[in-house]
Amino acid sequence: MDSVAVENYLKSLWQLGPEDVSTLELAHHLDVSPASATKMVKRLTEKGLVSHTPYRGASLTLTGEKKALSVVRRHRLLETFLSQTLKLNSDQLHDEAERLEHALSPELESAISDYLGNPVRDPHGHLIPGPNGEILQEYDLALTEAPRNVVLTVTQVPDRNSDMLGWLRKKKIIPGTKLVISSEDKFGDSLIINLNGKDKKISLLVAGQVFVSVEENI
Amino acid sequence: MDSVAVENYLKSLWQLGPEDVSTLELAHHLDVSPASATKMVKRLTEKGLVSHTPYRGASLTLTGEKKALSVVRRHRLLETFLSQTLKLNSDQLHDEAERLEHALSPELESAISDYLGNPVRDPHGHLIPGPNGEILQEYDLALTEAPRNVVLTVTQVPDRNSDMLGWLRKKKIIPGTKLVISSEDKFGDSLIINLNGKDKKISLLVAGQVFVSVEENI
DNA sequence: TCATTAATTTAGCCAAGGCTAAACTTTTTA
DNA sequence: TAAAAAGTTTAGCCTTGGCTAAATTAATGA
Repeated sequence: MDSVAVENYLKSLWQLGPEDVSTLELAHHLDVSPASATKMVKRLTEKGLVSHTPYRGASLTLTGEKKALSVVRRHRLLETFLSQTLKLNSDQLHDEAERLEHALSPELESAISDYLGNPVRDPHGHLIPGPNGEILQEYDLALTEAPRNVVLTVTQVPDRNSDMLGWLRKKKIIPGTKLVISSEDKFGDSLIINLNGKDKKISLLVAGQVFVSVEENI
Repeated sequence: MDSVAVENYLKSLWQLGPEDVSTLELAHHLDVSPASATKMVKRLTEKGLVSHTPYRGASLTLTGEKKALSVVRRHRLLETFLSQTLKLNSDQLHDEAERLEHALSPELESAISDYLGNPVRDPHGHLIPGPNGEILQEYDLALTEAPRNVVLTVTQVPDRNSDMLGWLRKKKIIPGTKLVISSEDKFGDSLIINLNGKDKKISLLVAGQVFVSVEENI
């Protein structure tokens, strides 16, 4: 079994990847010193989980990615499970899953998945990797990249920035919401979207964090 | 926050106490070497959680007991929660709770407790300590100590010996079962109990692990 | 009671995963 | 294209929580 620290490094590399992740970025993400990150990256490289080019950055090997996806799976299953049983708010949900994900046995993981009907998306709309690390092809696009004047379905909202989440929730932009991008703001720093017949403005900063799909069913 | 190791030492001392626990017993219970146990006991003593007389044994201070009860509360709430949502068997239940108990935040603990209606007993009939370490006075008696020819309600069965648990379950001796002790076996090594009109024999070894109450409601 | 045995503690080692300070690359900028 | 700045790595230290081997204390039995 991998330690909590190892699992967190792998998860961070996955979240920040798939390109090479710099030591500084990794260290910031995990809230450790760059020296600690270097040391751990070296250890993970020796274990065959990470490939590291000194002074260039690190990325996951196939083995490392599989382990990272297992952590992500556990995290997203837990978020789904906790949101369906207890009624926690999004902020809490993420923090609790962050702690519990490292203490979830394969048996409990699969019991939870069965209980939930083996879901493919968590409450934020994020895809849940399969038990062997299979991840469905992600056809979602950032709102900034999506086609105009087409009905889009919101599939993902950010799960870490709770200010933004609250703002989005107030505007009723949650996974499942149908909307259309009608135009760009003249200054180019925001989009005008139409939602239930009402026009709303959304900054490019936020729009880059909201993912949508053109498919019918999510 | 206390580490997983510290929480486990406190929990073990509580389970093996309240009298002084020998280093050897503690070490066996935690599956570590006696030397490791000595070292940790010294650390806990410095932290004011344990009081230790060298060569005599160790026991929890009031502060230590409070922390131990917090671990026990989390464990029992988790067992209750997991058994009510997912349908796990008793063996699994215990193991999973053992892992997760250390990763449960106060917020999630209280959310789970609320969800369950702030229960007082877990599925084994064990009392769940309150959020501040209050534990209801234990009026339960071991079956070996209980009065004869009186209707008793089973309140607790062992949670760690799954062989015994299986045997008890087959005999329908589970929390909530009503029974009467009708007599002792002539050789004094077992009890004859009457359950639903049927006489059954139960060894003193097992009877000492089954707790009953004379109250009506558990 | 005194020697043997059993339990406990001490001493010293190790790995993981942090840290800071110093050294070394790479990138940027004058 | 050098010098300064920024990023990375190395060196060396610390704490936690294990371990074994050796020393010490307590308990037992002849």
